[in-house]
Amino acid sequence: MESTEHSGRRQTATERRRRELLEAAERIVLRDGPDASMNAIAAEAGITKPILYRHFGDKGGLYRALAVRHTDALLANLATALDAPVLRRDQVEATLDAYLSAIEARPQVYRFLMHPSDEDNASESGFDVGRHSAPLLRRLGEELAKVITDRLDLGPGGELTARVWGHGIVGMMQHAGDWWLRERPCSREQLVKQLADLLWGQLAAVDDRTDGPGF
Amino acid sequence: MESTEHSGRRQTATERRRRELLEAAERIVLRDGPDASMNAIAAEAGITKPILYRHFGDKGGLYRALAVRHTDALLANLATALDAPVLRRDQVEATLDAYLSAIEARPQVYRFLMHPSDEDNASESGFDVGRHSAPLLRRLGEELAKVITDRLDLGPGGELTARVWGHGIVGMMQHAGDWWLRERPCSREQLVKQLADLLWGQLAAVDDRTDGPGF
DNA sequence: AGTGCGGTGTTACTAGCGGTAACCCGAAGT
DNA sequence: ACTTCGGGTTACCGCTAGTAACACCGCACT
Repeated sequence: MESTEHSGRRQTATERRRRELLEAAERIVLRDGPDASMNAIAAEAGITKPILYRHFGDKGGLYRALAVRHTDALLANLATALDAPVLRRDQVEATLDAYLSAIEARPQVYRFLMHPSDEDNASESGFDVGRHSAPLLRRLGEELAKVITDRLDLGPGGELTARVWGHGIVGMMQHAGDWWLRERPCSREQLVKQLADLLWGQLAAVDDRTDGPGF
Repeated sequence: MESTEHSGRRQTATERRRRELLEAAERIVLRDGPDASMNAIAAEAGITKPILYRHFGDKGGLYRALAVRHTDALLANLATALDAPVLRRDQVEATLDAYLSAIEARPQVYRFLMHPSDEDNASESGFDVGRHSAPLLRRLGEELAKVITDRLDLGPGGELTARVWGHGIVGMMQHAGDWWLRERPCSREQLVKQLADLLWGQLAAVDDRTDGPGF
């Protein structure tokens, strides 16, 4: 039927439009940071609000669409880092570095995803929050849990352990990265090394000051 | 002078009022979750918006006031957990447990502090974000870093290491706790044990599946 | 031909938010 | 008496997310 073929063409057309809109949204997010408004995005795309809402439902929908985009890209990066050799120091460091490189490369997008309504204006901090971070980070955590389950032999109850560790490690990475991005207290390599050390049990290894020697 | 004494009395009076307002705010936050509005808080306190603004400047000020309250309380709890014996398993577990108990006891307040504008409504998620979490978690991270610096002998560059670890551990705790609070996949004790294991280097210890034996 | 229909787009609006200016009133100070 | 001052109010601004209602255009069908 021509109607189906036509609808197929229409489909691709609207999808292309959708992607154009997303690119416009991304541009304005890059510019305005996390407080990008629907009006501004629509203006950037050369249209007006209601079509945005037709395409994405509500602001959450638009956010989610943007988020899955970046989350997918980030997950792909991390996957290549994770799929390299075995789960040894080098691999952990590579994974950490992949994440940190990503957030370092596009801090604005990162802030939008994590802290949707932040502003870096000095003393004035408005303050509403973004909850988008949760889905992204949860996906990361689950993904990491899968890798851990696949790679390590954790014995009985290992799935739970893997999930706890996955989410824990992701949280560690995210929060340390957030802090580092704000204060820039050291180079990325140093940060990666310190975090890997932490994961590698140095906290247990260095031991107490009065109890025993450092190393 | 009576004027100074009077001003002193006034001072305490306004501070008492302030605390009353904060308690009202807390009540409504407990009820309405993270999307508590200034109107609602003012109504709960039996007054109207502008006085709230006279006391706290802007919504951020009110939030900060609430946040320092809970942060102080939480930090006090954690401090007692941290100041017990030495930095050994038991202490780490006690600290983790203290944090998790706190967020378990008052999830609403916790959500307000961390994800200011969340809603657990199923498919519909409105979504603005809150950035308040940052100060709270940053304080926690720095505090933990201090403790680590005090307790452990990290050699040269130890301060940086301690800060990285402090923020990393806080992030791990926070995010794993967030996930756990949502999914409740296990008991608190189990979670604490798994996280302590992770910090204790089990990730390095269990080793790869093809490479070597578990332990 | 013409007639409907799905798509894109607009203007104009609502409801509610954070935040503020202007005013009001009762109690202290001189 | 008269002023000043702090707690309190009404009424507003500007903004946001989100929504009708309407206009237009191209295509298909009869």
